Amino acid sequence: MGDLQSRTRYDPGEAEPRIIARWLESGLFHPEPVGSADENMSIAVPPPNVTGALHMGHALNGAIQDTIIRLARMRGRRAKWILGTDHAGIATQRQVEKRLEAQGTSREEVGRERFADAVWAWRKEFGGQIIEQFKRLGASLDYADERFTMDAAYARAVREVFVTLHEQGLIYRDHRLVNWDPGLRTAVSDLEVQERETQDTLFHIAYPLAGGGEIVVATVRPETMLADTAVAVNPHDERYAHLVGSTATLPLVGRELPIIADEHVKTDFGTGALKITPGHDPNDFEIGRRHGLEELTVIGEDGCMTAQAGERFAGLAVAEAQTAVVTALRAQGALRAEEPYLHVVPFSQRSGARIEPLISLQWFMRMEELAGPAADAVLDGRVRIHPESQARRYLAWLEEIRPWCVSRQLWWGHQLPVWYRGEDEVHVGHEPPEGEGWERDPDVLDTWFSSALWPFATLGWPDDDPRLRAFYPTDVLSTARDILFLWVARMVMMGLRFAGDVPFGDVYVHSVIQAPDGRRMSKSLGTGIDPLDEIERDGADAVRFGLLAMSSTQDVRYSAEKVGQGRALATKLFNAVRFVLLNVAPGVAPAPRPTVLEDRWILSRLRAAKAGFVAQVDGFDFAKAALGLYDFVYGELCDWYLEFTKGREFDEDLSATVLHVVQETLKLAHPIMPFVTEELWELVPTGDPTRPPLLAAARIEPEADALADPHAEVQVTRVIAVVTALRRWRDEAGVRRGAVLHVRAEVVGAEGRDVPPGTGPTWSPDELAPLVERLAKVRFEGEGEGAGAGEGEPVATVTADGIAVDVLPTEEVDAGAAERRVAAQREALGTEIARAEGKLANGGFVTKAPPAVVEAEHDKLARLRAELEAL
RNA sequence: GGGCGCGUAGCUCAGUGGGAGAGCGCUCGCUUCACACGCGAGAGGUCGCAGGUUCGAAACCCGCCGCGCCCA
Repeated sequence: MGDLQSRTRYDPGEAEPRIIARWLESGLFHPEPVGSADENMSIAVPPPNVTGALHMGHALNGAIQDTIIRLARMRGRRAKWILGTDHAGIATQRQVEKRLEAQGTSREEVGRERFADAVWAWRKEFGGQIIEQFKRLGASLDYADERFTMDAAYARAVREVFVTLHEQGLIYRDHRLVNWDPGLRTAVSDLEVQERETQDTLFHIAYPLAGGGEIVVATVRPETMLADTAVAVNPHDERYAHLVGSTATLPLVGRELPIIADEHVKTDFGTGALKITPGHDPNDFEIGRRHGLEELTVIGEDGCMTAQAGERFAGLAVAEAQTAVVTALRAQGALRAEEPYLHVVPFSQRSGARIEPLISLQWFMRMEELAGPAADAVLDGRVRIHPESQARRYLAWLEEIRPWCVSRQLWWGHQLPVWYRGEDEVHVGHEPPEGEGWERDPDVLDTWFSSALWPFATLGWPDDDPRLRAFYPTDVLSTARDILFLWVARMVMMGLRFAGDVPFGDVYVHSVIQAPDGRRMSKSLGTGIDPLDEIERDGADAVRFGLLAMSSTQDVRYSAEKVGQGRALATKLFNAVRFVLLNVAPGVAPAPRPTVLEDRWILSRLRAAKAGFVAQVDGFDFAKAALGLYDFVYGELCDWYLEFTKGREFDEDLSATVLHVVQETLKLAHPIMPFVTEELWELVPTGDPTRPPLLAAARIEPEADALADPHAEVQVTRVIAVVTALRRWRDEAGVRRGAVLHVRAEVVGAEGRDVPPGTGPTWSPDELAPLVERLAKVRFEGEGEGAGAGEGEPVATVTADGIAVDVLPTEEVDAGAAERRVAAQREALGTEIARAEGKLANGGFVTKAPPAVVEAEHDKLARLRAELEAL
């Protein structure tokens, strides 16, 4: 890093690539698969889409996981952070389709096989992008063992699970309602559906009753009435109770519809009567299955009306059919009302098309028997979800679980291991069946099917792989909130069923980073902030620190200031080390060798900072861990301790102590800010020939309990209060910066009260006075110590924390300003005294508050009164 | 409609029963022998509103207002 003398700034852009290279060469991130999962530590990264680029969510989650895994490694555990990418069925297929289109061809034209080749070629060319971006973040993933959900070994695991679940009757083929994307002509998962508010029209339609009269239903989709098979009312709705069991006639079609009672129907929506279309509405589908209704389909996979819609409407697009149906109803006089209606409508995230719920022959997974054990794992604490409130969402989802449509009409993905011959013969297996005339199912599995196997399929399952023994179950899963069910719950199910244990012990659901204005961060809104731009500008350490520091609650706004705080901290660490190295005696090894109060103080504070940091990371409180680190480095180490050392001779004891504090601070900061700390590490001299050359491989141990020193903490806190008060007084009294004031100090606050030894106000000239002298530019005069510049009556008194400091006459003081300052202090003390007196005069307080609190209030009042007296 | 979360300094956020805090911004002063991406000092808040519990409420409870997310 060049000559320390000449540089005052750490340059992340220059240092980071070098440091990444050293880490990767070291092999430190690629642990041997030995030992058991109990003793080892592992995290499976949520696999980013192979098409993806690093966004803020990745960056935050990367910082979180890396902090956890680096700390574990430094605590001596064999730690593996499992790396890989997801084949991302639809997203990847779309990318490659666009590329083909740009080349003037299409998926259909090149055919399935050549299309697959094109995808693999695309992946080879662009698929590594996000992995390289993780490196820039400093993420200590196991880059030597990268997995891809479409690799042959992974595909075998997928087939194994599919075949086994089919044998066990949990995977089956059925006609059910799915989210159909008419644009892409495939079923899509719930995750790929986005609900948007849409302005529609609510039509009220009269259905004639068999016994005369009519029943009016309300719908935004009149065109689906052609597939109605019932009218439903709420069983408690007295208006319609007498009609349940009779029939109504479907206008335009003439079909007789049973009138049924179902709890789902809301009495206050529309007229309280609901047309039931099991073939084209998810709720109606459920009602239909409950009541055994017929399921008719009038809309086809192309988004146009089918022959079953009747000659008048067949072939029309849905929107045209709606107009035609409304016109026909109006002509019949069956239309009772039309009103504007704002509601949420599902759209395909992939194509933008409005989702058409369709009944389709698909492969499904029965979820009920899988959901029970997955819920139990959370209920009995084998899987702990943080923050806890998220566990309720997880459990709620499992309770309402529905069959999972696992087939997709795509070309990119795990093709179903299913073959058909004729109408009736079905073969499910690893290999194609013997004999002639079999055809393989063209569909592929939902990408989440393979993602659900991630924590064990990446480790070599179903083979008896040493990696599986060494690293499964993993320790922590850190992930975004929106895939808690779609992914996390399914991993728990599959882990329990196939790998014999839960896939992870802790699930951490991290914050969502919003745009600075509070909107969602998204490319399409133009609100996205590219973490790589931020890394480019401020360095990876700064971005990591900033993201962690801002991630306190479930939704937080992106704060460039927090990143700036991280950058400042990196620079601060650099300069603190620079200061220490320019001062310490040569050839001294780091070791705690305190000789004076402030040494004992910083060692005590270091010990607390380390313990706090580790506890906060273990408790998934990364914001506190990051800000606590900042507070220690700035507020204790640099602002006070290093300043205290400036008047001292750097003998061997002091040098050893300072080096120890710096060395341990670098370790402490490393999990969050790995680059700058690694850069500085090799500069700190070591007396230990076995010390690892890389900080990333160093051991972090708790500081010895013997270093805890409450006495030193109380005394230095007092020094800080006195120094701050004197600096303020100097400033307001117009004292020149360089002038040395002559002062006298006395303890004023401890009379007549018993306080624990070492905690009450003391004023030891040997211990405290030198510190105040150095930092407040004053000189303490002993009582009666001969003539000098500071003789005579004090011109002012400054009080703080039970200490009164008399300022002796000097030409530097602006007497008027000094007097105003004292008056202000008197007033402030008066206010506080009045408040304390008020409290103690309150009988309720004295009798009901805990004695310790009352006692403390007495102490405070005594001290304040003494300080006021001294003024 | 149901669930969850949020409302504290100009901005972004800590603080969850006993003296209102941080970072950034702002004002003033400093080329102090680590750091001007710095140092020192300062100003700035009826803790969303209204009630209740309590000796004591920013914190706990109820209601209201505003904002966000999820589910239907």
